Amino acid sequence: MPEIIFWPLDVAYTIIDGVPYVEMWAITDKNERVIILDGSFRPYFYVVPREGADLETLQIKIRKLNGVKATEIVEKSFLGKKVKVIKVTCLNPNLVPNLRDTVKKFPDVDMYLEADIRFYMRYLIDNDIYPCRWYIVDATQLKGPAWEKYKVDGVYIANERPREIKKEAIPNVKILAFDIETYSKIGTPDPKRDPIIIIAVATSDGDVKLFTVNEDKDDKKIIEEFVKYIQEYNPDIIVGYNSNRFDWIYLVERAKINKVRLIVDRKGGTPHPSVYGHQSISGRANIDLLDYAEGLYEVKVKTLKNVAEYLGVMSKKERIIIPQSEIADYWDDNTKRPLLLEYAKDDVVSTLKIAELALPFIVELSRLVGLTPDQILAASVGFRVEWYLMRQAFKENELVPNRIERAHETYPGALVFEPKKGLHKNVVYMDFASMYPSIIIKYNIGPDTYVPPYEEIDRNEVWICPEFGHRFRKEPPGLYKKALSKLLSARKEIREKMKSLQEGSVEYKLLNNRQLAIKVIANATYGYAGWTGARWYMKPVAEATTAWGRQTILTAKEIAEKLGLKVYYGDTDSLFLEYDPEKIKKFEEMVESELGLDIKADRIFKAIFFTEAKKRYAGIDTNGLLEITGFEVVRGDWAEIAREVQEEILRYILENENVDGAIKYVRKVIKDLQERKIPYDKLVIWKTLSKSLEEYKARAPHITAARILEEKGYHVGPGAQIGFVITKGSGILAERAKPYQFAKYDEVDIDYYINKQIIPVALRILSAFGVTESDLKTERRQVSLTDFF
DNA sequence: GCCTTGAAGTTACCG
DNA sequence: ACCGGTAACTTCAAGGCG
Repeated sequence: MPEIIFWPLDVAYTIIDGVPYVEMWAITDKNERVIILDGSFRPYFYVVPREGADLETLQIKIRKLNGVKATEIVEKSFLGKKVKVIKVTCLNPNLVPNLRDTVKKFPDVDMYLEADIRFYMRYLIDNDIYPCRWYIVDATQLKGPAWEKYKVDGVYIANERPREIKKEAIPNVKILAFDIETYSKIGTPDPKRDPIIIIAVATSDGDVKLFTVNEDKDDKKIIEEFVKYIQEYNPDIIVGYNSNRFDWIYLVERAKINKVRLIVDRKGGTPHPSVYGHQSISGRANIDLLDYAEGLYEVKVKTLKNVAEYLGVMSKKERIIIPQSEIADYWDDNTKRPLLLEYAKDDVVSTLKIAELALPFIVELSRLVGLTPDQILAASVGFRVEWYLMRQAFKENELVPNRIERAHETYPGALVFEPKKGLHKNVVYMDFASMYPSIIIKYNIGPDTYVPPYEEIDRNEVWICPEFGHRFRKEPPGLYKKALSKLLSARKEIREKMKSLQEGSVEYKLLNNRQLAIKVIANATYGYAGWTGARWYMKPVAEATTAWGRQTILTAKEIAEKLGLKVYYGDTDSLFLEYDPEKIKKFEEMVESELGLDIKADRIFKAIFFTEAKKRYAGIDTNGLLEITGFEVVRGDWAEIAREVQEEILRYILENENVDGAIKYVRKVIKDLQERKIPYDKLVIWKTLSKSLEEYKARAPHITAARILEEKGYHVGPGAQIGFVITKGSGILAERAKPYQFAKYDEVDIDYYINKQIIPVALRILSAFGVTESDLKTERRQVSLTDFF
């Protein structure tokens, strides 16, 4: 019988003759696309009996229910306690919700568990199968017309459960990027009104194609062409930018209007909404790269152009930029239409390039967490951590708690020390390696190791946290400890191995993405533990973690002081110390011996600047690299010109201590502003809406701008980034804000930009050197500051 | 009626 | 739909002063 070596890409299930079959869409080592069906698995859930209930009787009673295939009394552990529960196996997945509700009403039943885990995920977890890893299975090919409708090279039925094999390389995936342009004269395009005029596609095999409508703007034809193209190219991965919230929704709607069947999957179906708010396309991975961009916090305004520019796949200079509102005009104008086509092509090509760049990371995250590549980016960080934990729990025979709704609870967090303001020389930045994960591991913190106050226990058997006195069993290791130990040691091992590899080699990059994926999950675990929506949430767990964190950084600070090291600043797990190599070495040793945690020198600053404000500093390191943290420079909600000015000032100060130069520079910018020599784009202020417009109580500039957009027919909801400028006039700012698309440079209130953008960011830095507002605004200097230092 | 002050509302950052 | 700590802005109402 043939053995198939495969790499699962998408997983679902299907019912054949009343039997549920898990459907693994995969790529084989022979570069074939296959479906592996496994009908040997059934859904199940657990029933926790009430205290004193007779398990045998209860089991028999449950077994008699319609739809129950089998019951079994099993020993599991639940939040650290051994429990006997009844495993209820059902005939098929859609019977589970009713059965669990029925059983819940039995007087002897306390609760059910794990009844909300999707059938195909259940299969993956129980068989330790991860998407994007390699497996081998003995399977038989299914022949006949029924299987030929699938867009694959073969459909197989597994004769056994797949086994993982050691194989690393990502198979040769076929990627298709697409992007649509619509003909909309006003506001947000409306699929009921506005046809699609261009569908652009680009593939990883190098094909770029534009499907365009004729003069009648009848998009039926191009949608059909697009569908045909997808079917013929048969991609494994389809990518778009904002495609889950826009392109797919639009296409589905236009297809419906035009009575076109949008068959783009491998099964004869259309895109359909799925668990994490994304669109699912059976047999393929549909990935929205906007979800990837959400993780690129350096990119403030998440347009495709900005992301492409940031990732270096296509610079803004080499591409045509057309405002969304002008697309229809470009289409109508015969001389401009070629530019629009060029624009559409640039968009789809950059989308493809971003996908190629992001894919190795997406694959690593998917194979670590166990969600499919289309789900992994769409799922929020909390759910990614949770799926990782659920996999670990299964391996440890731990039951997964139900998701319950809890009101938000607060608890104290990290310590931030008062910075020593001014410019300092020779400062070392030190931080604890993975502080919260290390603390959780060290003190075995977790909901399953927690000992409640009423429980008596020998104090030698528990770790007791500072401030609150929460107690955690030293043994056995809890779920968090086990999961985090595994993550940290795996990451350490990978980073060790990377040292022996050529930077830039295929293997190096693969391992780098792997360690990054691990880092993301490990770093989010503490946050997960304090999230009231988490299955494994428990307030004392979060409280204890930060309490030990505070103790840790405070102790480290005291050790530094005892050694006579100046402490300039510190936040959560870091300290900025005077750089005295010998004392620093001693400091590292003492911290290690007193706390059992690693603190190490990360970077040495030739000069570093603090104001009185916490969480804000700027320094220049021994490599001449500028580091700017917290200041307006790194904030997306200041005009670009203000950010640029502040960065330049910091350069003057940190590189040459040139206060006079900085002052002259600011005056020059103010003059340029007054002469309107500064590009309009640099005056735009961006803010993100956090809720729908009706929910706002306050008046504020960005809200006004958003309301104007809404009036003009744009849909602006939570998450929308609003770009606005402040115009001249007499009222409050909120009355003078206008969306940047609808304001003229002439109307812009230059005084606002000088007084409320440039001056404040400049003084934030320069006032530490005695510079005043009038120094920046007038040509006269009251006192020379050259000798300030 | 004008000016100051502080609270409330809001956003985006740090680690 | 991951945490708390923090800076900073705009608006607005209350309080002080005359």
